[in-house]
Amino acid sequence: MGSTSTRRDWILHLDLDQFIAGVELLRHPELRGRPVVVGGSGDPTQPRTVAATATYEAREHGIHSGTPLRTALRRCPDAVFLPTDPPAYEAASARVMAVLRDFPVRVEIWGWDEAFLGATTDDPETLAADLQRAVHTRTHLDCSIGIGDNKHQAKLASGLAKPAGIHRLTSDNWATVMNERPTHALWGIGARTAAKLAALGLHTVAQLAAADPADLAARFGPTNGPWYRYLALGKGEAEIVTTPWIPRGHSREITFQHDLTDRADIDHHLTTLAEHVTHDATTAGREITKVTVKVRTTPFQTRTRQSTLPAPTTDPATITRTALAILDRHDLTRPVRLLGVAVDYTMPPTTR
DNA sequence: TCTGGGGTCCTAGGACCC
DNA sequence: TCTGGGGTCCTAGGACCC
Repeated sequence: MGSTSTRRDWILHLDLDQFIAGVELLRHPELRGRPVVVGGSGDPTQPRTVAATATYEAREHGIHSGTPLRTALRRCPDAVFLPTDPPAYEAASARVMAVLRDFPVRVEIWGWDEAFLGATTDDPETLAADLQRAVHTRTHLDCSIGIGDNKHQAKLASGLAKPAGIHRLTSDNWATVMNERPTHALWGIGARTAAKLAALGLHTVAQLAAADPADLAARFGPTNGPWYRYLALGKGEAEIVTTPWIPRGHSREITFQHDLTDRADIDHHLTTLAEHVTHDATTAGREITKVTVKVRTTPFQTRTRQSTLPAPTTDPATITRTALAILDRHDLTRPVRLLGVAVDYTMPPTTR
């Protein structure tokens, strides 16, 4: 078997199907088959709260991740609403990743429900099927697996494989599968960029692949422009990095159910956020180099102001004082809907 | 559809220095 | 004296992703 196949390197992308909903249905098996919406504290009457995810049954009612819970309730009064439980998702994710590490593959974790795998084999489909079976047996969660020559191809392939399937997208079938799809189908081209490309007459992947890199650079910048064409050609990063990701920064933000107008109130909430972020940084053993304060006012206008610190610090009083000083540079004449504090971390030398 | 929270990277313009 | 360039840092915002 496999006498005509070549043993070579592959990139696999594993994507857990409906991860959050899947974890919740394991805890609440009686809800299987019902429309379930997960988000916020699980109270669908709360304003300014959106769905983190929705089961397929809920999606049939037009409920998706990002749908306001109050809208979801209106569209499907029979839906079950559950609060989000990040520690539970963290734990389930760790169990899945442990399964992957038992295979002879290099594992690069991409968030709770995704991982890229580097494998050397003559039969990636069999490997993928073995992975799916092991994940299901040990965690009762389903996943889709994409097979490619690089991360971009593998990522798109796992999307094509859903639900619970396996799909191979390599340079051999790239043009056949992708050429007539819209540029938005590429990983890294969103609605805004797709619209700008369309304005240049570039609607499909094939059209983008044939575009002049210099024209793209002039329109989108020296890095992004040529990169878009690169994506359209099916190229991408193929290196699996197994060392843990080192975060560049950290942030906390809060949308208030009722707008803040009292300055003392605003100061108080900003102080709490700053203390929270500093505590997170200290827990992670990181130093802070820059502070950004984000303010969203009515009508949904978002502004940021930032300050680079004279020296890296972990001192809560310094961060709080800096955040309050930055807040002074914001226009606070309109009611405040959201406050956020973000910090940049010192990066250790020679990191990627 | 009255619009969350947490990330990453890129760009453009200005300041400042040589 | 009308006027160089390059390099780096900083800031604000845009875009994308899950």
